[in-house]
Amino acid sequence: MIQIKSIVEAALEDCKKDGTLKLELLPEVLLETPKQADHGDLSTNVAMVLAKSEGKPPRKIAEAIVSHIKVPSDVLAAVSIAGAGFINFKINPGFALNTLTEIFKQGPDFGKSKMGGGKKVQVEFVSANPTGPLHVGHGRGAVYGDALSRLLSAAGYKVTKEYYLNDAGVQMQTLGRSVLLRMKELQGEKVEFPENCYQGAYIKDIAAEVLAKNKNFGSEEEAIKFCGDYAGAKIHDEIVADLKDCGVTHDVYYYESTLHKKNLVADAVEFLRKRGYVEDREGAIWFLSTKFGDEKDRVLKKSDGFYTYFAADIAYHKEKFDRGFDYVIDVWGADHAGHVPRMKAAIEAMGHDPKQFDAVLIQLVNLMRGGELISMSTRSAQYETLRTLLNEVGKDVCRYFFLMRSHDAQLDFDIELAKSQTMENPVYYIQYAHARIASVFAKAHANGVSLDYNHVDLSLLTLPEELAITRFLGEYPALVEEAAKELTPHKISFYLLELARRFQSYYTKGNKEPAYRFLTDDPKMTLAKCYLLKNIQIVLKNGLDLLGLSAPDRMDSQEE
RNA sequence: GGGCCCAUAGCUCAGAGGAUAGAGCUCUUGCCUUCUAAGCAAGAUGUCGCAGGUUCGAUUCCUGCUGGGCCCGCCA
Repeated sequence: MIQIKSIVEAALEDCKKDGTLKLELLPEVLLETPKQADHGDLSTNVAMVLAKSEGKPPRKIAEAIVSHIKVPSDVLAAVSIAGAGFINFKINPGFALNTLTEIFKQGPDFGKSKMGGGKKVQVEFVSANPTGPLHVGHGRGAVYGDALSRLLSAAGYKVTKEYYLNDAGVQMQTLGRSVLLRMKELQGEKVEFPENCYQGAYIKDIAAEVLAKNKNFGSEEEAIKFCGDYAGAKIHDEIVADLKDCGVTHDVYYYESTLHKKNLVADAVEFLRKRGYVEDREGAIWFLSTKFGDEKDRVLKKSDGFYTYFAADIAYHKEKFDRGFDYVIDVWGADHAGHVPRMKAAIEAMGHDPKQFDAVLIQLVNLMRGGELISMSTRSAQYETLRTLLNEVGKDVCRYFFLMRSHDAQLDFDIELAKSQTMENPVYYIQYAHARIASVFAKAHANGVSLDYNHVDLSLLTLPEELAITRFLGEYPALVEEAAKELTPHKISFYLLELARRFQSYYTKGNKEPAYRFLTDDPKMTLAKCYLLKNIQIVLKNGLDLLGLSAPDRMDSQEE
């Protein structure tokens, strides 16, 4: 791929030198794999891009370029001009097959790149308040953030996964009060349970636990504080456990209370004031976010003397950059969309390049069962917890479903489909491909075939599917870079599905056509076929790893 | 009312400034003495929401409209 690109670039240089083309500035040569296989292995549209600046028809330009390319060569088998001015390349099979050597050599590192140049990236995700269990929406954000982190690491960034823990302020008090009230209820007291208190059944369980401790509180305030702290810690532990069962972990838990203790919130406000973006008005302190395109200014410190959540968040983001991150990504639920402009404004006001910050919005999840929407009302809270979902469908399925859609499209998560073992549930299909390959190796081993990949004759791989799959494998590293750049891990899901599909089709042909069987009477042929399989397996495994999915060597039937 | 996201096959969704717009499900028909049938092959379906604009070329980019979702507090 890179070789082809430089061949075209060299041809362009030559055109310029001998005056065939003006080429005031050299265009970027973009290569793509044509959808139509008979168009060639690779194609470029440079000639069409140049049509305007050169003032010549695209086909004429294409002819000029092609006349400066040497064919056939080690790399190229043929070059042709087609359509409006596409230049199509046929790659020498022998050259294309070198991809396999490359994949095999790199193994688990195949697909990794240095694109990120070791830049420090922080991905902040989940950051759910410790006031109740995670729901499926959190789950989607969690799995997305985790997969994105893996993706960025693979692309050469140094990634820190962080969870911002909102352990200060009103809500912890509300949590404490909720628990205390339930305790009183359990002691037979008749209490009015306010609507703004946490309604979930888990509050009652915690209340019972606290009661069992037989604590004596000096004051109601002290009781609320204790209950809030106790419940917060307990709920947070459960959140961490839920995440872990989802394969999601964080490197850093950052506590909001730390910001207050270190006076960082006040510092951040003063920092902004010094830069001229803060004003005192109506007894409150305001951030002039409208200077950066926000629709209105935002309060940092309320007239009651307390800082807003936003002020703390600014302090937190200041802290992120102070800690030396080059690039900060926040993964938020779509309901926080309105917060993006003000956060961007704050980042800019603090003197950072807005390009160093991205807020990714995760659209909501509709939980379904057999085509029926499960109501998201608070009453049915237990149906929408991540925990129940995990218990019902398992980690891999759960992760894959969250990662098989673009994050900015709403997701229908049908539990019945997720439990099925058909193509409606592609995670099994992909894992099956990996397992099938393992199974072939096991069979080879049982037959006493030794697979020494040091001396493989690649020229034995001549079937069209073998060349096509090899080419497809070769696209994987560019895909990883693209997905990392675009923050779109779902592209990996689609790639894996396509790879699995190509493999399954190739595999099944062996049922009918001996030429397609892997384990043959000819040891050299067997070795070459298995080498290809090994490489397919490596890429499947690497991709599954990126998504945090297991790559099993066998599929254990889940039939009852 | 304003902002953000979405609109592509009957359903769930990919795709992308370029060649004949894809996949799965569904429906029909075949394929297990062979390396796992959680599989494969073949066949069907499209006004890429509507209207303009930019472009050699738009389903893709821009504007407006329509429909659906989310948001719009000195809450967190």
